[in-house]
Amino acid sequence: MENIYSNSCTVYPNGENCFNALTESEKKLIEKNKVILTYSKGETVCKQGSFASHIVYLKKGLAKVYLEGKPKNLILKIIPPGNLIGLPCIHDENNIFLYSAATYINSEVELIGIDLFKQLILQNSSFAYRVINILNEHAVQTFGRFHSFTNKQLHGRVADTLLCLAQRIFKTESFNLPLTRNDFAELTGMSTESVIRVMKDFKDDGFIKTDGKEIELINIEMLMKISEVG
Amino acid sequence: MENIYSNSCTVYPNGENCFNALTESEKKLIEKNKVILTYSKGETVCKQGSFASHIVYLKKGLAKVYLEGKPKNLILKIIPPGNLIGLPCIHDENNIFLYSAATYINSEVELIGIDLFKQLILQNSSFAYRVINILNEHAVQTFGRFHSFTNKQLHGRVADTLLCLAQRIFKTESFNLPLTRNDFAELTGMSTESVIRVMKDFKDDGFIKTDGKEIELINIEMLMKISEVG
DNA sequence: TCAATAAATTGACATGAATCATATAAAAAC
DNA sequence: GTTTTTATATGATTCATGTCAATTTATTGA
Repeated sequence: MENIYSNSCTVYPNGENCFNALTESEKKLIEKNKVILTYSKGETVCKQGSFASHIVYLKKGLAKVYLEGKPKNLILKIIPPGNLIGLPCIHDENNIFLYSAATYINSEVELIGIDLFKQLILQNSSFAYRVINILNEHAVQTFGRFHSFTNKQLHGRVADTLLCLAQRIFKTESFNLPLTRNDFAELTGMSTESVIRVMKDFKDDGFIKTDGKEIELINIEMLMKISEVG
Repeated sequence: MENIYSNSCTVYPNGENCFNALTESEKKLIEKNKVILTYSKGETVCKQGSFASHIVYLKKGLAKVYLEGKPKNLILKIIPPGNLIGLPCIHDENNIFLYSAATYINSEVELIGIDLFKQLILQNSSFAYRVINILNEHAVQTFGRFHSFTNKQLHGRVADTLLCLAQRIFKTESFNLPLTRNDFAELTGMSTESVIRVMKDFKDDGFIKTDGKEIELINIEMLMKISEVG
């Protein structure tokens, strides 16, 4: 009986992929027209407000999707491989990137022209249906994150994020986090100092072990409880 | 040059409606199968976590869509007439309402069976495309609200909400708000006392006039500036 | 019409979390 | 290998906003 709104830092990895709904010829069309790019760590993949000529498929790597903000950015989600970036900018006329995206590590992406993408939606309703499914999964994730940010306090948010990283991104309780404490603070929506303090608390209480960027979750039960309570 | 992320309490009223993309016979199919209901003020229209057998079209009235939370709920948006409630619960298998909705005033809704709605998506890709458009408009709104809640402080959020009410809901600078200060506090995500204090500040500064539930925006420019700055 | 309840208001206080200042440790550059 | 820069860590302070308590005003119901 897990809360649909826990683990709010990324979408649930259901393995489903909208491209499976395409016909062979449609798949080939994408293959022919896609552009493959590589990005180094830290590069901007798409820029909020700019013209969105394409949808981005993250093939390898790890990225953050965020709203640009004056004092600080707001990370909407992190993107593990196998996910699309930029779906929400599909809109009748002005296709503008609604958010920015940047890589945490060296990454490989495929660009799919937005006009082609739209065309496929209009000619293949099964594909459209799958796109709707994906958009709704992202909506759940966004709602969960929104809830987490507004109702939970520091310890809850850090616990939530650690669990999400372990369960949804790295799929193991012990992982090497390619983020600075500063990045991690941005991800949890708090100050760097607070992240460090909370991590120290968790360490002192024996809930986690850390060694630089190596993080190991020891007491998952407890972290889940902290994440729930807030 | 307006920020796409201002006025975050409801979606932009673009007049477009996904049902326009339906054929006559499909429209008739909906007409035949829809259920019309009336709700009094304060009633729950849909309940987070319950089985979603239908999509809700708000014909008349005003409603809030919110996540249920332990200490307090989180309002995701308010819904003026002409909008759909429950779109994000369209999902392959488990169609569960992802949020609750309740009316602010007496309202009239039409229920459209979710299986019919799914069927229409699968058989009419133009309809599906329009649904995608709507979902993305809601995504923009959610992002904006998320941003507003996490980056702006009290005065900014109240200004934002007042502007949104005037511009997007009531479409006039002087309106009667059918919400208690408590409701308004919930809508802005702050305590009742804080709402009252901020409103008093705005009143003292001559930015608004209030008389009970009557609210008039006097200095829109200034409110916009406050909303932007946070 | 008056009591009873609910809503609005105001001030005093508590607290979570950011900010600032400073120190240490690690990584990068030369 | 030493300097310079960047990241991590910790304590003191400040600030925004919620909570609590008390009062006034409005609304509802008998």
